[in-house]
Amino acid sequence: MAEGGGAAAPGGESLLFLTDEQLRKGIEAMYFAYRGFTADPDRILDDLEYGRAHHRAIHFINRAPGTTVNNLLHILGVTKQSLNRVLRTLIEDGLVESRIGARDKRERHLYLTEKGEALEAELSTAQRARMRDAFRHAGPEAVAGFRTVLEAMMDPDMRRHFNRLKDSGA
Amino acid sequence: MAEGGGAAAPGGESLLFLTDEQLRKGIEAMYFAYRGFTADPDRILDDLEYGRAHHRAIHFINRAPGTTVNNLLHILGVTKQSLNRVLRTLIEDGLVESRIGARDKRERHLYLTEKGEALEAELSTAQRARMRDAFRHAGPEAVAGFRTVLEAMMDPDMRRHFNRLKDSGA
DNA sequence: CATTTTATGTCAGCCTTGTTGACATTCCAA
DNA sequence: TTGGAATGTCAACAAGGCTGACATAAAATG
Repeated sequence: MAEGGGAAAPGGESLLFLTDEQLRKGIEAMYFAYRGFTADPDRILDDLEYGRAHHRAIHFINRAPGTTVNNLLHILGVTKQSLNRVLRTLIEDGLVESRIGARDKRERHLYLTEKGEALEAELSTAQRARMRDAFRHAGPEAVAGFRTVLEAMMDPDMRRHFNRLKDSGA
Repeated sequence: MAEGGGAAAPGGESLLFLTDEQLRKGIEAMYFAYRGFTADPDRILDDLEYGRAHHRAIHFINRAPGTTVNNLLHILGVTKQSLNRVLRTLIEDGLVESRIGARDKRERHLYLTEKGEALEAELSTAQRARMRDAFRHAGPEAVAGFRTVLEAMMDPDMRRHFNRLKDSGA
């Protein structure tokens, strides 16, 4: 609609695939793929008494051990009350340890316990298995494109967080 | 962990990018990108009294006008009670019309009204704008890879629905 | 024709996970 | 010492999932 139907505009390799129809398919692909993306961990979490919110907390604590509550708040984009409810149960159940900051004693630094790491590994293994199959199926070039498009789709703040995690990990 | 660290195994172009670290980055990319993906429609929906569930219903009714409740149920993967709550408000508000089936009078066929189409267009325009920017930024080859990986990530049932919509649209 | 199955709607109640608002505590910093 | 930042907690609420039970109409099947 906004683009018109034009394709072979001179000098524009970039117009060919941007019809509304192509974009709609991209939108639907995101929707259906995300469902698959979360399906395996969700099944595991259902058996325990945890939800997706617990998974997210566990994931990012594992990726950035010692992160503060405030930092996690920004990464997850939820309210402290919402996160606190999740963290409380994880701490009570002995999956997460909350250590008072050494320099700034107001801060709480979060770590996974062995039990927490065990659950993280279980969830992560399931989710990585699907990602690995998809990556294998699609091939290296497709994977590079996948990553490029996803990164371009993020809000700038989230891209910042994403790249921080990227650097620390590699 | 499951893969080992090996890279240049002979004959395997497919092992190079499948380290756990690469897979974790793929997982995080999906998470952060999906947040961006839903952010713009969510902002619009907040102002009205609708949520993401309404958006999904509107989207797929628009894509497959005349679809039955049952079909929508399968596509969205929710219970009829959950969908019904959403559909009821959309029908009451005059965004969706429910017509009794001609051949099978038990079925309800769903259509967007003009008002419904207007909201669909507003939501879709916002979401497509982000998708378009991301696609432009990434380039055609990246977009192809994006689509390939996402399709490989879907559950088979969802891939079926995805491809049906694809065919009918093109 | 009688019965069963299917498609849909609806009521009630529960859970997770998000929200806002209010308030307490701790402690760094000016 | 006072202000503000980081954190925690209580309460109330809403969206949107879920299950179970039940009603109705119509199709399908015996």
